[in-house]
Amino acid sequence: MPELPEVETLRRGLMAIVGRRIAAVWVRERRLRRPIARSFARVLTGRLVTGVRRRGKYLLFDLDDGSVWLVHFGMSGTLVLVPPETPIRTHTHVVVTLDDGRTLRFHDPRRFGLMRVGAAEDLAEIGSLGVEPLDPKFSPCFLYRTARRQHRAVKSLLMDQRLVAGLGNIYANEILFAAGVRPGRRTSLLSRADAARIVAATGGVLAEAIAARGSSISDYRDARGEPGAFQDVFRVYERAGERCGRCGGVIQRRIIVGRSSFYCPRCQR
DNA sequence: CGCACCCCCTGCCGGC
DNA sequence: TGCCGGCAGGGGGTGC
Repeated sequence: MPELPEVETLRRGLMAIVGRRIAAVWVRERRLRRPIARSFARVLTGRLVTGVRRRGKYLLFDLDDGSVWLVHFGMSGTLVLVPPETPIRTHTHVVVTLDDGRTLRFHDPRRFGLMRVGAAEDLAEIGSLGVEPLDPKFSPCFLYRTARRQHRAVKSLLMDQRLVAGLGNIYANEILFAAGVRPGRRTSLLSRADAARIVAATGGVLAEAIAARGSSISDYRDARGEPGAFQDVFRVYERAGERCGRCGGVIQRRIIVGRSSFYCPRCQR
């Protein structure tokens, strides 16, 4: 679930814990995508949170000893900041208590999430990530050159975290609709104008999604437990069979590189 | 090299 | 009502 706009919304909400010290860590279930290390609670306890950053779909808490607490949310992960008396839920896997009494709860029914603490330079997950889609480095020129070197569906390029970090299935579909490019278009056939439209659409869609505090289909909630609102303005995602708001064509659903893809065959080429 | 297909796991929804 | 298949914001592996 959480793609860039959702993780960015969480980051902004969790900036509220900067300056707080971690008083206690309770790991209720260590079997996530990779098991939480046995040392996790020990190395996190007592640390001061000095910053909250995002890289791609990862949330990073900077700690006072220079290490980093890294969280990935998989499909169904959430991290809420709640009072200590808040009841534990079925899939609450980690409870972090701060020195002001508030608690951070990591909740993840499907357990595809990930968390660990390490030295910044040892976090391999981060080292292999590509450019940030909202960074000027994600330019029409960069996208055009990257695309022309490859022969694959453009949607799979946008979702390839080693090239561009933070886009998932919802936003790749929405961006390609906004850009008027079909998700299955071969990257080798992309024009400079297509690349420019995709980069512009990326900035526009992500900015709009962040302003709407992300998308909540079923699981996603922000740090206060509130859903986002961007799902109400999806143009194509989960809208197969409906009319395209731009041209009136009928939105199609098709599997591309293993993921549901939604597009208007009339105004996306 | 790109993609199809498998896995991880739980929940929900529609069909029967 | 209940069971079953299909599907879901992610990622990683294998093999063609």
